[in-house]
Amino acid sequence: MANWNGAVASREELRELKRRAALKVAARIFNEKGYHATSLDEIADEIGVTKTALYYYFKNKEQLLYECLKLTYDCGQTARLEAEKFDGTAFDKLQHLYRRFMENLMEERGAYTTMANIRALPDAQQEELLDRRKNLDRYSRMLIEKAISEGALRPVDVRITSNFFLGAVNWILRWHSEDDAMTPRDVSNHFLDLFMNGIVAKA
Amino acid sequence: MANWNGAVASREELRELKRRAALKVAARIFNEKGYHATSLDEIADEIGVTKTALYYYFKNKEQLLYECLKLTYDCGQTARLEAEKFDGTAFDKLQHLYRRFMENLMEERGAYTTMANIRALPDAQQEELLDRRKNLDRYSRMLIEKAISEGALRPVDVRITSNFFLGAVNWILRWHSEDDAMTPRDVSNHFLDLFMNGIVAKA
DNA sequence: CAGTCTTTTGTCCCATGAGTTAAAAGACTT
DNA sequence: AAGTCTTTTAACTCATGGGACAAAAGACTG
Repeated sequence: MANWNGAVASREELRELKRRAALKVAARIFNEKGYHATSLDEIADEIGVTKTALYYYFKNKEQLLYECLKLTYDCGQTARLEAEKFDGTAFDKLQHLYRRFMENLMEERGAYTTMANIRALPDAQQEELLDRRKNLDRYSRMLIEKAISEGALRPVDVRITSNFFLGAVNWILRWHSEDDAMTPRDVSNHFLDLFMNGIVAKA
Repeated sequence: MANWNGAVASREELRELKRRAALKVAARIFNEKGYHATSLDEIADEIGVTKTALYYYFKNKEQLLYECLKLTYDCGQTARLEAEKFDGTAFDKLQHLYRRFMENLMEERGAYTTMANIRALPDAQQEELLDRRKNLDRYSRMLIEKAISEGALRPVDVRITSNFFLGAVNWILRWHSEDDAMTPRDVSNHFLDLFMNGIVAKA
C-alpha cells in the first residue's frame, strides 16, 4: 500500500504545494517591502528553509516575481473569461466582470503583488503581463461602449471611465485586509453601487 | 553691479534650484524603476554630475526619497487646506478638495512618487507621511459624512466611498501622461462627474 | 593674485545579496 | 542494508551600490 492516494500527496503534488506556499510568502514580502528590497534569504527564512532550497524550485528571483505577478493577473483574466461566457447584456457582463475581478483579488490575497514593479522583469515577461492587463482594459472599455449604445449607460468617456474604476479596484488591496469587517462580497457590492449610481442624492 | 537681482539668482536660490531639479529627476526614476532599483550613480548621471555631488545637497538616499514623497503628499495637503478655507457647503468643499487634489497631482508631475515604497524610510519619517495621508482621508470622510447629513449625498458607507475615490485618483498618474490629450482640468471634471453621478443612464 | 569659501570630483571601503557548487541528509526501492 | 533517487544545506564567489574622504576646480573678496 505504497500510497493510498487522495490522502497522501504524490511527489509532484508535494512539489507543487511547496511551490505555492513559497509563492504566497514571497508575494506577501514583495508587497510589504518591494521586490528589490526583499532578499531571497528573507523569503527562505520565513518559509523555514535556506535560500538554496528556493533555487531548487525556482530558476531565480525574477522567476519568483514573475509567477507572483501572473497569479495576480489571473484574477483579472479569469474574471474576463467568466464575463465573456456570461449570458446577458453588456451592462450585465460589465457588472459581472468587475464583481468577479474584485472578489478574486480579495480572496486570492496571497497573490497580492499588484503593486510590485513589473519593470524588474525581462522584457519578454513584462510584455506578456502588460498584454494581459491591456486585454482586461480593452474588454472593459468595449463593454462600457456597448452598454452605452444599448442605452443602459449614459454617454461617458470610455477611456476615462474604465481607468476610473480600474484604479478604484486596484487600490482595494491597499486598505482592505483579510480580517476586514466587510467581506469581499460586501465591498464589491458597494463599489458597484458607487460606480453605477454615484453618490449624489436623487432629486 | 555685483548682481542686478531678479535676473541672476543668489547663492541660496541657486542651491535651491539645483535641489529641486535633482528631486525631479530622482522622483521620475524612482517611479520608473522603484526606489531600491535606482542607484545614486544613475540619478547623478542623468543630472550630469557625479554621485558625490548629490551628497552635497542631500544627506543620503533616504533623504532624497523622503523629499520626493513629501512633495507628493503636499498635493493632497494643499488641496485640503484650500478646501478648508473654501466657503460653501460640505458638498462644495468635497468637490473642491478632490478637484484640487487631482489637478495638483497632474501638474506637479515631477513629484509623482506616489507609488514608491514608504517602508524604505526610517520609522519617524514614515509616520510623518502616513499621518498626512491619514489627515487627508479623515477630512475626506468627514466631508462625505457631513454632505450626507446635509442631504446632498445619499447615505453611502463613508469609509468605502472615500477609499473608492482616493483609489481612482491615486491611479490617475499611472495612465495620464504630461502630453495627454486631456488636460488635468478635463480629467478632474470627468472624474468628479463619475464620482457624483455614476454611469447608469437616468430613467 | 593670494587667500578663502563653495562646489564637484576621483578613489576607496565595505556590506549586502544573487547565484554557484559540492557535499550531506532523507526517502524510496529491491 | 546497499544503492539510487530527491531534497536541503553549508560555504563560497562576485557584482553592485551606498557612503566616506581628501583633493581639485571654481568663484568671490580684499
